[in-house]
Amino acid sequence: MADHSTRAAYTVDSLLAVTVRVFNERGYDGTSMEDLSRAAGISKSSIYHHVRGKEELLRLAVGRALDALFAILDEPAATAGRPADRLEHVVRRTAEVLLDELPYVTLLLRVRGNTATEQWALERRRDFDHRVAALVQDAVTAGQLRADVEPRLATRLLFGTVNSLVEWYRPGQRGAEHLPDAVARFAFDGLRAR
Amino acid sequence: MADHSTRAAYTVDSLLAVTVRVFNERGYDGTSMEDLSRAAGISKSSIYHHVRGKEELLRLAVGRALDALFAILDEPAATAGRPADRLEHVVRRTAEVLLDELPYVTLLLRVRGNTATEQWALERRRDFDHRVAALVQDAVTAGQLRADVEPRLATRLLFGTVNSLVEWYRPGQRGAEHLPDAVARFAFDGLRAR
DNA sequence: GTCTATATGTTGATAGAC
DNA sequence: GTCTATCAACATATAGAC
Repeated sequence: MADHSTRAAYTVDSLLAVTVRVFNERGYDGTSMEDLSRAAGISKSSIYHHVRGKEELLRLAVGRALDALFAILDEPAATAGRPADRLEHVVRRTAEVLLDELPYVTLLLRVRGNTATEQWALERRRDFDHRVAALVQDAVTAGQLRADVEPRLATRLLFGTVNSLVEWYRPGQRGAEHLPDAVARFAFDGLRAR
Repeated sequence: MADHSTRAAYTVDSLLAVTVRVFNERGYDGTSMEDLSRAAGISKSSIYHHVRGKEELLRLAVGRALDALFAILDEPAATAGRPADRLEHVVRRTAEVLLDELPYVTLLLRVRGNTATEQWALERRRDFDHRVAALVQDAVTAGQLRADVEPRLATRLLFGTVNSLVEWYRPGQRGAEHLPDAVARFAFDGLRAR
């Protein structure tokens, strides 16, 4: 073996996993390179061997989340069928991806726009939202969603509901496999008893 | 007149209004006292004349949001009547308060927990959530909400939906007066056409 | 109530050895 | 691939004049 210690050397990916955890705990701006070095167990300058700086770590993390979300829109069930069914598929899958890639999506949803990287992330998020809004519009036009629903508002409330999972879900929590279904039922059928 | 310039002197409240706007634009950690001084048009040390420091500005801002939210729970319509009606009232009023006190509530919802002040804010938020969760439980027990709804999950999705308004609503936006109603319909009746 | 000047600590990033 | 040592810039906060 060629390694000089007991712990395997970091790769960009394994360093990213540690980084994203700390970013989510303390916030991106509230996290110093010193915080990251302590959490990773290596020195600050060692981090700079893997990445150009703090902002690159953010870019890699939110890029991973965005790629996973956009992939949903290309799935067969999102591109063919009744508009309402396609929309419901996207909502369920968005919730699933959010849970699968929880720390990365959490970080994405907290990005504010201070730096160029953050603005790029916000732009891609808006693009994703617009593509879902078009799906909502189609479903309303087809008479499959309530007629009094304003498509843009409905899209925003949908994402508000789905995205709020990052506020409280913690990995391994009981009943995770039923969450995407519960979210879809909430959004499409509501809480009220009939 | 006793003032020495054209602009009225700052009070804690008027300084807070400027501060909260900047905190929401750049994030609390991303905002420096220099940023605040530039936005307020006075020097850094003048800010310290009004408050002890940056963290006190945060405490005053989120305290205002929390007081407004807790006041809802004491309103007559929240303390008497059918559980489902009381819950629906709280949801509508939470949306209203959120829109009325938008910058303060926005800041509250973004608090992470790095400092003692932030932990205090998170604790009061949890307390508010628990009191609403009890209302949801009552409504489920009374058979007024779907039986397959887990009360804690329902509460979280409710707040996720309402709180998401801060992500996109901007003051003066068209149709604001219908928003609390639209949110309540979404949450209780869902999007699907019947 | 506001200012200029400054103290004191922390930050992101680099140099260069091993 | 990791380290120690260091830097310039920027942070929060204070002192003291007007």
